[in-house]
Amino acid sequence: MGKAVYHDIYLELKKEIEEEQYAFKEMLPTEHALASRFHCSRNTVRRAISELVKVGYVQSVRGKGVMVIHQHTSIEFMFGGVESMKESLTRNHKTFQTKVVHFEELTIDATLAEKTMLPIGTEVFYIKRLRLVEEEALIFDINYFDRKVVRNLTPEKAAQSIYEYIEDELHVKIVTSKRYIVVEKALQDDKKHLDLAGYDCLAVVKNYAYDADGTMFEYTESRHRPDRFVFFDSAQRLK
Amino acid sequence: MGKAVYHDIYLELKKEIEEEQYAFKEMLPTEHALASRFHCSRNTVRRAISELVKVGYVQSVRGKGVMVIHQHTSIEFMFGGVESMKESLTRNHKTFQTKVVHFEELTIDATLAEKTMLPIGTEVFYIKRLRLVEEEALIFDINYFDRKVVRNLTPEKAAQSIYEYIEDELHVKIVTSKRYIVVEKALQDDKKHLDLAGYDCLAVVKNYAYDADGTMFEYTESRHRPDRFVFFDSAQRLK
DNA sequence: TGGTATTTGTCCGTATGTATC
DNA sequence: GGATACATACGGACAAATACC
Repeated sequence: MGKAVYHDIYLELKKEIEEEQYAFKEMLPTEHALASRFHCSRNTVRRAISELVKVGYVQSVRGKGVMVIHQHTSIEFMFGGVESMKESLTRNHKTFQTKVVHFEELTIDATLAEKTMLPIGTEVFYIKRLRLVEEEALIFDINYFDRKVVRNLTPEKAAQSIYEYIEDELHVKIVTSKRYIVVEKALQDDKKHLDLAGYDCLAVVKNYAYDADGTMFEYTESRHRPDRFVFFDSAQRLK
Repeated sequence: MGKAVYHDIYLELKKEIEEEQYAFKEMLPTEHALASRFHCSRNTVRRAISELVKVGYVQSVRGKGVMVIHQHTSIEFMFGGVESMKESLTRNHKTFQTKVVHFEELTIDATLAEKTMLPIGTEVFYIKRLRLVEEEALIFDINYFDRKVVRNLTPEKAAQSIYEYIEDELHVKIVTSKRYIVVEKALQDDKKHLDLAGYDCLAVVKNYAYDADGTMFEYTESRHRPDRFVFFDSAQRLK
């Protein structure tokens, strides 16, 4: 069991939906029934359900109930969603590898400041990494980490999950990250590392990460092979 | 005043942040203070704040407070975000126009069923529309509307907001929509209607809309000029 | 058509936990 | 340790939409 009751209930219901104990278009038990099943209050159940709504597993309608709208047939992995790439890949039993192709310390100048939104003069780790899925290079990652926040980073650590290093070893909490998805023309560097399959452009995810103090300490550009890029998102109409 | 108190408070705080009554990295008043200011419970304030978190305006840290992380300098418009295209454009005082270039009734066959996820045999309106911003064609929209749900649609209505027609006139509630963003090679049709500015591909947003009964009644493909496409998204790390 | 039960949505007040300062 | 501030959880009350008889 984790710390939060509502999160455990969320995970349990999510698992049951994925295992098709509840079919597509089937109603979940009423909130009251779930509350008594999990021995908790209705509010706690409601919170779990609202998490399920956010990830597009169910939708709730007042007076009717909560309906399952998850289709197991659909997508296997969705980069950029709530879960990290590693999580979504292990969930789908894909082998996964990271190759560090560049590792350097540099200082943000005017040009880089505009690109990364990091202040001029910031000392950063400048890292380029290739993300391989099933031996195939799918993503070309370019990171800029503030060295004041992410200290003692090494190429070896960069080959592992940098986020785990940041959170577990440095105890820096990544709170918010803002993402922009755009399409860009392929550069020499992209063509060198990725097989672009006849395309002349890439899907680029620009990620700005903030810590608990509100300081932006990371800018990452994930440059995706266009034919393999999928971003999934579920939205509810707010009334 | 709307119906929900928490939503009004959300809108008010959002407005105050946009007007820079709270600066970047500044703390909001405590939840307790906001509760007494708005004459409501702390729960209601918390709900408003959680809406602000979702749109990337603030981040809250236990023991510290709620910090504003919205930068007014940033993006002007973000298609595909929480707000509709019309909303984001009027917010930025852009002129906006829709041109219906194709309007037809047809029946979903095997090929279309795979593409649209609508069942074979479904009778739909098949519509192609051009979205012009400041006289410039930016998006090429291709819609498939289930005629059992969206009845009596006309080219004239299609030139207006179809969603307003669906919700206000037909009283069909769009509850959930699932979106996928991908990159695709440009087709003849795309080149005919959009100025692709030297690119050979587009950003494509595939939208599947569900009504209150859980029936998918719409599939829309929004084909964006790649050089003008931006999708924004804010995520919080769940602990 | 109408009335009643069901079910989700909103809001409140309180208590307790946990992280920060 | 103590004060402050957000996080979680409970239980209750009423509103609003839906379903059913």
